[in-house]
Amino acid sequence: MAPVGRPRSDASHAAILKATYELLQEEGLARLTLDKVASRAGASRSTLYRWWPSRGAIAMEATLDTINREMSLEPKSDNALAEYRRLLKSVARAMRGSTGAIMAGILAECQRDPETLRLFKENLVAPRRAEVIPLLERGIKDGSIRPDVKPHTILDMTFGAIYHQLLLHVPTEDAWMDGVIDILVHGIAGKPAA
Amino acid sequence: MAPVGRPRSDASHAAILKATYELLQEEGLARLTLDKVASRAGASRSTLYRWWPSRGAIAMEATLDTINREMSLEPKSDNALAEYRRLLKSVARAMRGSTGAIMAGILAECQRDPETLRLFKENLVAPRRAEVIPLLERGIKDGSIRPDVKPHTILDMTFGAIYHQLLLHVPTEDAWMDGVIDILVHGIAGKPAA
DNA sequence: AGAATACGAGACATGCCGTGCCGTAATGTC
DNA sequence: GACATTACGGCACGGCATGTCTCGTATTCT
Repeated sequence: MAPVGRPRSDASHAAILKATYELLQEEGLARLTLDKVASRAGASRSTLYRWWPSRGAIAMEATLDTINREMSLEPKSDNALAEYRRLLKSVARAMRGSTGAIMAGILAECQRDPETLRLFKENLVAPRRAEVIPLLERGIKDGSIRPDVKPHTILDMTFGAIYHQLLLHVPTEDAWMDGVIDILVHGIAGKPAA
Repeated sequence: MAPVGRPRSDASHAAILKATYELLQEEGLARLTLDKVASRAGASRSTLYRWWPSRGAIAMEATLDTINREMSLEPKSDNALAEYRRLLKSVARAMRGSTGAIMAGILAECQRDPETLRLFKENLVAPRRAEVIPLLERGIKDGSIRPDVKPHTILDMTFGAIYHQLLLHVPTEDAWMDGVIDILVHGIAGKPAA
């Protein structure tokens, strides 16, 4: 079952992702062209087309590691609300840098390419939600979150608020995020919120 | 002070906006080209470039009337929270049709053209907020809304949630919107919410 | 009549896309 | 060691949309 023929070049693969990420930081997804990526990576456009179906797919793969790392959540407490607070502030902070601009670019690309939207949901939205939903469900079980709110709706509102700032090019500052968290926590708390 | 020379053709102007709106409904902003607009309107591309700086500007002008009409709010009650509920459901309903898709397209266009973003904020975001902010401030004054929440943050969360669904191509259904409203109202209510 | 401005039509260069073809390189199989 | 197979970089092509320009013509005011 050994694959036959010349194997895929890891060097080229890595160089392409690196070049893509650099260009995304410098000019954003809107101004990214496969030509620029190829020439900076020392690759050829043929190679890009061989492995990725679209510009969005390359940008996604080049950014996924960074985004997933910056948005990671390591639960430290059993208190669902407190933990959720922590997650949101961490996300807001991550979105303040160039990562936020890249995210906005990806969201825009999703509107012109259904495949990119699919990849986005699959590789970014879904895993992130899968990570947080159990936390919220735990909160519902222990009574710290009202039982009649749907975890997914909470997340729609959370990421919605953040996307809103990203798309309108308003920085997600700490004070603003505090206000959002405040409303959310009051809105979902099962008992008089702390 | 009478303007000299041939006056601008109202017929052509109207035809262009009509053609643009039709094409937006049919294919969305992403697939809109000035060529298609011009040929359907029986105009020439020169005329488009003469009067509008960008594709986003044309799309904006062609859609503004419709969007503003569908999102209009006529206060019927003094109860700020009840009135806010009404507004949100009306917006969610409007965003369910082709208007929602057009909005998503405009948001995407804003990411590649700063001028379109400026127009969007100026002609859509600002007036809509100016319409609602007084309502929320009245609610704060009469105690139905907590005094320590900022009206603008409420709106960030509201439109954020809606944008979120639009961008991810999830319909803004009534049941979902009810859940959002529920959390929001609980989150901002000054006294035990109804 | 003449100046000024708008209009439709079309030409042009530019940039990016998506695809295909070439010669070459790197791996496995016989 | 020859051979098939696959990947690679380079290049060229056609297609499409952009933005700018020029042209002849139309409509208005002075």
